[in-house]
Amino acid sequence: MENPLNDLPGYALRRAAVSMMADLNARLELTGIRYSEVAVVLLIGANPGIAASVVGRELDIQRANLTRLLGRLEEEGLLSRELLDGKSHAVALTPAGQKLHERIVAAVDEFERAMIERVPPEHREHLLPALQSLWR
Amino acid sequence: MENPLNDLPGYALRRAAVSMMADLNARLELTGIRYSEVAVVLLIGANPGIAASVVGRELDIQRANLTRLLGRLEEEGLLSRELLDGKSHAVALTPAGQKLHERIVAAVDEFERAMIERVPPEHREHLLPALQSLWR
DNA sequence: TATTGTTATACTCTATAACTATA
DNA sequence: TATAGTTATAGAGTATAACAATA
Repeated sequence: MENPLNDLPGYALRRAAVSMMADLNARLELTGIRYSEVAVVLLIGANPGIAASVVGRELDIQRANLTRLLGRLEEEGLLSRELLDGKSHAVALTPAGQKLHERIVAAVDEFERAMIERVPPEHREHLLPALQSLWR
Repeated sequence: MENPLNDLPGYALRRAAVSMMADLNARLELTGIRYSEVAVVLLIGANPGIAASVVGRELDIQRANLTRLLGRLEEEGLLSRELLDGKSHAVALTPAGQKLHERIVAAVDEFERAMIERVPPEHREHLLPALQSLWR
């Protein structure tokens, strides 16, 4: 069978992302959060009191979507929001959120290690800079 | 600001995929098809008469989703389905589908070239094998 | 008994529009 | 006037379950 997709980096990129995000979701299943929320939790965990608007800009998450995402985390008691100046909100992890943060960091570490171990050694150091050049 | 996502290949993979698929969709806008359909059109274009079930297996598309996708292409007059043996269907591009196929090939070629050109030269040859190792 | 195809459905992720309120 | 946040909505992509029919 002819497969014209075989040597297309763009197709490989999509397949790799779908596969790896499914892997990450499986690893996160016990934490109750999804891969789309991981970046937010990690960024807030590392920057307590960061403005929600800054989180959105840093991670390129639309305001409307970030509002819902933060609302879910707050409902679950993982996150607190405080008014900064009547308009902006400072966000931080609650104690429960910090405990979850630890488990997420561990799961992400394992995920990242497993992912990079799938890559043949001679290509490993090239993966991160190559990927970052595609969106940064 | 601390950004713990900065050196995570998994995060970079997701951001790169989202960004590149948006780029591809923009390039495909005039063709009326979406990036998720490109692989199907390319595979069928290269293998006229291929069984639908083989397309699904080759591209890892669920039967239920492939049925709808092929139905859309057929409705638009781009694709024909013929019974192979009372159970399987042979799929092929119609003349209109073949004309679209040409335009898609051109758009994908441009997309792939633009994508690889974003990658610093010293990393380029590593990208495809690295990505393929993540899902193949 | 395994495979193919179909229908219906649900969930995640992302995007857009419209609105309020504050800097 | 630009920014921050909210609500509602829509669409794309993917996944699952149940079913009928055929190999």
